[in-house]
Amino acid sequence: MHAYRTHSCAELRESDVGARVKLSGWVHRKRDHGGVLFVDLRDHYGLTQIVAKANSEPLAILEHLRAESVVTIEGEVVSRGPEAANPNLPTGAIEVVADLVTIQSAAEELPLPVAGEAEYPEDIRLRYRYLDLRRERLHANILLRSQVISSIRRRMIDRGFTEFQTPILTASSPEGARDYLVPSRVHPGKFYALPQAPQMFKQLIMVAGFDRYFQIAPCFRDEDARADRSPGEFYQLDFEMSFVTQDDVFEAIEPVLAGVFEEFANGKGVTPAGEFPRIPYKEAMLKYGSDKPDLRNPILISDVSDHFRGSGFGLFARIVEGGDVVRAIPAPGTAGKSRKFFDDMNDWARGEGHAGLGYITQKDGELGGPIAKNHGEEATRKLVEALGLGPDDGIFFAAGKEAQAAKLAGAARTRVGEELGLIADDAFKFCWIVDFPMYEYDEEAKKVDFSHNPFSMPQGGLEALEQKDPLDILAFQYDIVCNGLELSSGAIRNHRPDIMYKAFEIAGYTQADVDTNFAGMINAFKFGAPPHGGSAPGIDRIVMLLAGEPNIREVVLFPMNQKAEDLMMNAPGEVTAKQLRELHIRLVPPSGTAPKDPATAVAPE
RNA sequence: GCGGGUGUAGCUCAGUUGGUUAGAGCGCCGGCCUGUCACGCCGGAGGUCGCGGGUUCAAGUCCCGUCACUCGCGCCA
Repeated sequence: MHAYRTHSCAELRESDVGARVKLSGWVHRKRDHGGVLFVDLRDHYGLTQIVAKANSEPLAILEHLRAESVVTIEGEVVSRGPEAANPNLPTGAIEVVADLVTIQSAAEELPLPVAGEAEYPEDIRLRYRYLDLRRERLHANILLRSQVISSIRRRMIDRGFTEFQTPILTASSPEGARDYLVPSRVHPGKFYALPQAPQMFKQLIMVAGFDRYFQIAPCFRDEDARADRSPGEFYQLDFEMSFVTQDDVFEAIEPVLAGVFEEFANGKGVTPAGEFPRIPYKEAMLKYGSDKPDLRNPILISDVSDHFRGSGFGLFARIVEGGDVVRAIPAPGTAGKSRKFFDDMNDWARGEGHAGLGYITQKDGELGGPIAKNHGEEATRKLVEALGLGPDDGIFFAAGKEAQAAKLAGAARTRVGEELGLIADDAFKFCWIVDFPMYEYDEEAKKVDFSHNPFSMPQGGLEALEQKDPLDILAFQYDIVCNGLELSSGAIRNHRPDIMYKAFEIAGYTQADVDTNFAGMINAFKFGAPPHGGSAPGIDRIVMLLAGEPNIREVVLFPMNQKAEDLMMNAPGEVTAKQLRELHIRLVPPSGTAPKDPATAVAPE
């Protein structure tokens, strides 16, 4: 007989009755009746009930064993009979009568219980991640993650993509997020950077003639965390294709995403491949107030600036006449809502740092609210009609500078949708956001800068760069969005050195700047580069959506906390003076702090 | 860097207007129990009320500061 087990804890059935078996696993729960004792034995696969009979040696051992201890049980499979069977367990028809118990590892008292579904503090969960991972929900999430990745790989390979690995130690890039740096021992004062994405490598793979590449790629960015953004590191389905237009990229990836979602959506609706709506950036900002709209939310924002020209509501009239905008957010079916509902929304907007959120109420067509009063009955009715609203629909207003008003309107749209329960959670709704602007005006630096990826091909090519107002130039740059979550951004790349130099020139960089900072890529483009493009959907976010988890930590095996610390492994940690010396590094502790470990005190170099 | 929320037993939480010895459930320890499956019953241990300062006759409760966790803003080509 095998040293540890003949079966898993999910395997035994009525048909195994009479068999002599060996099971190993964790003591999930224990029910001690004195004369008889039950143990739910758990492993990766499931639960099996173990019985220890009166006056037996197994009973004497198990009696004093704590939950989560690891044991090996040998015994006979017996039927529980109709009375004692547990229909909630796949193995519920049988139990194993233990006649031999070996303690493999006794558990101390637990900092967090494994059985049950209670919630626990985040830091304890992270410090004892291996215990948290034993729990059903997290265990299932991580398994789902593996299955999703496996499905993605299969689908990409089936569509003719080839998986390659790109370097982890690479060069720092002046663009983009903050880099994680790794000091070089061999080259004093020089550093590697961990890749923020394999961006340049995947483009070079296209130049190398490989045509269709993908990778489940680790990416590293030293930026602060969010609920949907891990600090430090995350994974992307990075892919790139040669000789393609934007449409070809969409056609290639939509079936992969739709397919994976359909496979794991548990019957929820998924936007079918080939039918992902394409929404221009400008339209998205107007109608949804966001470049990552949640299409499950039926509310659409409208620009109603013209309605307030010369209006009796002076505040909005002045805003519009000053060249700014007023946006309307319908609040359908709010006739029954109290004054407090509307005022709370206004308070919320002010709390978010906005001037406020005006509103008009309707009940059976009867108008209410200060804006309606001042704007005038007739003009307000016209507005309501223009928006196509019913007699019980209210309206919120976001007014001010266009970008700010759009942002507030978008946040209000989401909040109204949530408050009114308008967001159906039984669907995954995809869309593309397309036609991003190539450049934007950087108010702080007082100059034109890239608004997204500087390597994107401008729409209209060199001609557009030479002739158009930079702020009017669009790029072949696109995002894929699902349920309000940005899954990825991508682009048709700029593979022409002449267009590249010109594009950078507009953003204030010289040809020498480009040659220095992007040497590898710009040189490669001088020796025959195919037109190419791609994208990189975030794996963690895909799993998050499919697992229905609101926080990305719930789908990562060993996540860091919000401050980018690994509480289990104690990273980041201090290192020895010897290590620092080898790396030619001398620490300058922030003023007011003393190093905890004398080894990290200023290194004598 | 900034703003919001939370912090009371190992864990989940209650704790009134500031007022006697800070409670409950789970877990833990001891005892009882031969059919449970969130087993049950009896008993017990366990507290720097995050930390520091202040107001007060009196602070878990009020004020100030600070720390931890978290959500958001900034940031994220």
